[in-house]
Amino acid sequence: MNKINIKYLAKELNLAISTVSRALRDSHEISAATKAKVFALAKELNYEPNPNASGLRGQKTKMIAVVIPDMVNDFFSLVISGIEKITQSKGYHILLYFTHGDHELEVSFIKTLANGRVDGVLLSMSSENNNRHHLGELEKKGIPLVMFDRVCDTLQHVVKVTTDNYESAVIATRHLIDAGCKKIAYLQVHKNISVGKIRMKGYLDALQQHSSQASPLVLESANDNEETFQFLQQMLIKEKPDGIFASIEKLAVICYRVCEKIRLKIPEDIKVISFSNLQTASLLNPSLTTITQPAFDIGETAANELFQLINRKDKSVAVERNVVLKSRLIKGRSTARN
Amino acid sequence: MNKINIKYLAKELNLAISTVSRALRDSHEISAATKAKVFALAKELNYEPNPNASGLRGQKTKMIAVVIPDMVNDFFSLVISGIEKITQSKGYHILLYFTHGDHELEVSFIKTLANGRVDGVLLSMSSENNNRHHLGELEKKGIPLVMFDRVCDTLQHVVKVTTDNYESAVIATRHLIDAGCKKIAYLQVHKNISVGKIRMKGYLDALQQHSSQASPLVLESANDNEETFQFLQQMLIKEKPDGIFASIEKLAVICYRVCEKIRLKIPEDIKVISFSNLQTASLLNPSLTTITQPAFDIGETAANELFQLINRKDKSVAVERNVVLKSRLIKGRSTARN
DNA sequence: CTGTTAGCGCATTCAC
DNA sequence: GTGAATGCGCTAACAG
Repeated sequence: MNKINIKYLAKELNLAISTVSRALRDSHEISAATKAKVFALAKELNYEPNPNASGLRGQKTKMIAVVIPDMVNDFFSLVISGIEKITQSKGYHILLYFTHGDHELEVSFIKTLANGRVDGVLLSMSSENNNRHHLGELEKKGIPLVMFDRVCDTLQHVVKVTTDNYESAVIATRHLIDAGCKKIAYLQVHKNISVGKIRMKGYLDALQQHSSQASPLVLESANDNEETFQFLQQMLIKEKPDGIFASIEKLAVICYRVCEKIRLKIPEDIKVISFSNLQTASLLNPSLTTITQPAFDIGETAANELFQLINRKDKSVAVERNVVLKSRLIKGRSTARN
Repeated sequence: MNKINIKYLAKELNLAISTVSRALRDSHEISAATKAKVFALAKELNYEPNPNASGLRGQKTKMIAVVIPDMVNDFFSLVISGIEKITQSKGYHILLYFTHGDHELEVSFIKTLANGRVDGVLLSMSSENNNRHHLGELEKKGIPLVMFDRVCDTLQHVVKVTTDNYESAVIATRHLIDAGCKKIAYLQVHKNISVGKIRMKGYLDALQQHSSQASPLVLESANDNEETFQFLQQMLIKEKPDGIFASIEKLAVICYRVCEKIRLKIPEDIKVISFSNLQTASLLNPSLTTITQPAFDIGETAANELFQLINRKDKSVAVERNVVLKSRLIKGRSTARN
């Protein structure tokens, strides 16, 4: 098993190493004939340049890191698909890291990445309002960073790609109000997620400004699906809302099941709208209206922003930019039974 | 912005480069005092070894590649989560590639990987019964390979991790037969996926051996969900099966919706069992029985197998092993309304 | 216990 | 147009 490197190619062709190197990079100072010979042999032997060597030499790795909390929901799967599309087209490689919501792990990843392992970093934070000192490390080393979805509000001089969580929550709530709902409940995830809070603020503000509803009605999901099911059932029976706004799709699915059990027809008896990335909920019931985040777009956009940073000439000037992508409201059918 | 490398550390501490290097690797031939000094400064300056340099030197990259078709279904998300757990614990990094079912892309990825970019490769094939010449390239370069889920049956001397698709399909079908179903339909994905074929074979064999059902009843899904919905509805009305075996979860969800529309109660009127990775279907209806693939386990197992190959001493002997993981049958509740 | 040296594979500068 | 030499940062063999 002989190692195929430019040295080997050079020896085979009776050329100097540097000549082979230049030929492979299609340098204009190499004759066409020589280039042809080199290319031919390289192809025949399946030569691939050693990435460590060229990385070490050129301070370029052709790799970017993607750091996300995890992959349990389809949102990040879609984001990564978008990232992959761009990365692939640029001839780059993706290094993938999961923080599992652990800030320490995030810090440790970023530190490791800060020494020339990658040309750039795409980050969705493990948790918000944390120490963000570690991100400065990247900047110090001149490694571009783009944050997406779970961004750090207080951090300046960084490119951020997010969605209009507040606005779309307002739109969703207004959608129910405009449809005639007088009592709208908001199904909230129990965790302390800022995205959820922002959405709830949209719900609250829309309610206050556009509805006569006396007070908001918020239900936090329990740890367990079955428990959430029970809570929701109690709430629906006791409070009798005529509109439901679910902050995530899973809650809409549970809600759907409760409605079925207690014989509430959607959308005749109660209207439901939900944030959603996958189409399970709407597949389940085409009458369900969804607010769909452009997850794939977020990935594409974030990756494109990162490559702009990687390729720009003057790295000394910090770039700050906020890209906000719009969610789409996909209306369900007007009757439950198609 | 001064570059922090061992050379810089050495100069600062008035030590030789090699001493610093050894100290950082905690070599036993360095005095405790020196080690302490080196560690202190390294930590202070946030020193991280340059991976290209150590990779080039030691022919180790601390990276593995994961090559999968895509991420659109949750199966591969779960697999990756399992891989990540192991990879993380070994201090390794994951390079992620999507083939999008394109065999040419798979070949191109593997070729690129074959030149020292990674220490090992985890592969789920883009499509089956294809040219597998490119995999020989990895072997030639001594880069270990572990295949999972979509493996190449005809390829010898390779470690493969799969699930018991045939057996679990038999079990699923028998489950319906034992529950008293006399006419069981199989919902098949329209694509030419071998996993789907294997499952159908399990259905057919179980039917033939254990049921008095005159002939099998197979429905292929259409391109479009709504179309599939219509087809399925027609089939249920016309054929009146009392059991449904769905090869993927999405089909079970659609089936569920059809049943609801034409007022068939699950499981009283019709029993449904489905392959599933996520819990959407069973969340939807706790009476649904599912065959759950151990997706996370597949990831863990495949990664563990790969690291065994990476770390073993004698790389000259080819290893062949087939690890088959068992799917779990999760019984739904006996009544639809809880 | 510590220092000197060579070389991993490649790209680039300088010679010719 | 081509060849020879240098160094990217690190590790390991060899000295002392």
